[in-house]
Amino acid sequence: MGHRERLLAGARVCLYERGYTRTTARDIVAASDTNLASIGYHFGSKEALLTAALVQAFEEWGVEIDRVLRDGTQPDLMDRLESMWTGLVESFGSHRPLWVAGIEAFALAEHLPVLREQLAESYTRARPALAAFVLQSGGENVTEETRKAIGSFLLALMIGLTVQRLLDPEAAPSGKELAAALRLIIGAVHDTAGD
Amino acid sequence: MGHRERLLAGARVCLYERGYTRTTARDIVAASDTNLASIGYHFGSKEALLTAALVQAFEEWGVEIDRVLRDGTQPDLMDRLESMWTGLVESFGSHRPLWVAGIEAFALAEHLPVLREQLAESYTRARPALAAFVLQSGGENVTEETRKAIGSFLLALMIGLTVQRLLDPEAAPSGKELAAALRLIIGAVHDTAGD
DNA sequence: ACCGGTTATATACAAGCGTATACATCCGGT
DNA sequence: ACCGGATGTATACGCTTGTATATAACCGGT
Repeated sequence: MGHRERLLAGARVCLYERGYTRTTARDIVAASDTNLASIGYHFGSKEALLTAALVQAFEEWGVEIDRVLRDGTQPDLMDRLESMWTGLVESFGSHRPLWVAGIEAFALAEHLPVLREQLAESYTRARPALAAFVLQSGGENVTEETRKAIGSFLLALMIGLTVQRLLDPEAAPSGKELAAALRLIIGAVHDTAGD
Repeated sequence: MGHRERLLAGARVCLYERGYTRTTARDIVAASDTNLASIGYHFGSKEALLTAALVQAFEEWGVEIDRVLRDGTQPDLMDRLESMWTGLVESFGSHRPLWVAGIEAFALAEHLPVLREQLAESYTRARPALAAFVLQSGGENVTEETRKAIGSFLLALMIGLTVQRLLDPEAAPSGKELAAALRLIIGAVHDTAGD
């Protein structure tokens, strides 16, 4: 394995353990068993290396989501949603650093255009996938727009669930609670709607 | 105005303009028209000052949310939700740096326990408030638990909406789209439920 | 008027940072 | 065997960082 790959791997480790902004060039060198100069040689700068590593991490993040989504095969939509959210929560437990890095990426995107585009593009791809998860059966006749809207809705829930979980695991909702909340809101909508 | 207040104000400006991690002690001094040594004198360290400023900013953030929530007075829940989300989106436009700082706080919380507790506590207070927003009429007989679940659900949507808006304003959903998505999901739940 | 604390300021310092430079090593093609 | 580009490495440079120090200014109480 060349130093280029070692650096990327080391940077990923640092990303998970220390976070983007706290990682120094020397940290990466230590984690990858290489040397300072190789960063400049292979990536031009520390920043470029770290960004490349973050993009890699983010792809892994997408894989993790796909995995969670694939588990939901129940015919009942509510069951499917609940199992999806439960799966996410489980993933937070087993892949915490990955999700933390994902959240840090949100903040970094404000100052790193490359990363921002990566995230935006990633979410643009995620929305239809999430919509398909809902419309699994017989949702062929919905417009592209509504498909996007549903995807955005689920994406928002997912992001919000992630943030709450990582900030305060005690208080954050479980998948079951989220499903219960949705059920209750559905009921409340019907009660106040003029029918 | 003493230097203590000037420093806090300057730090807030830097927080909005440069973000937490990018702000240096000298940036704050420049923004507050003070001097390097006063940071140490009044706050002990740059970190302490910046955290204090972030907590201040976060309180402002809470005020902004309250403002948005107070606008929703429609009797129909769906209308209320839509106007709440629309209000949020409008706030992103007029108070962008504030929301960006809020997101950066998510990432920072991982390494700053003080901030993390502040955020956690803040959300613990936000959840019942959000639930009350939904249960506005006749929700007196729901348990504390479901109240929390509903609050978590709405909080998640809010956070997710924020992140999407700030990452990719083009693709992010509007309040109307979010409401439409919820309506569609409600319909889909009914279709697949065994009734 | 003067004293004593609080507060302000200029400056110095050591440590850590990212990166460039100059040199060594590897390794496939001939 | 040897050349040449690609890759690896040690080191040093200049800069920025946060903070400590030492001195000055302020200001209410007496």
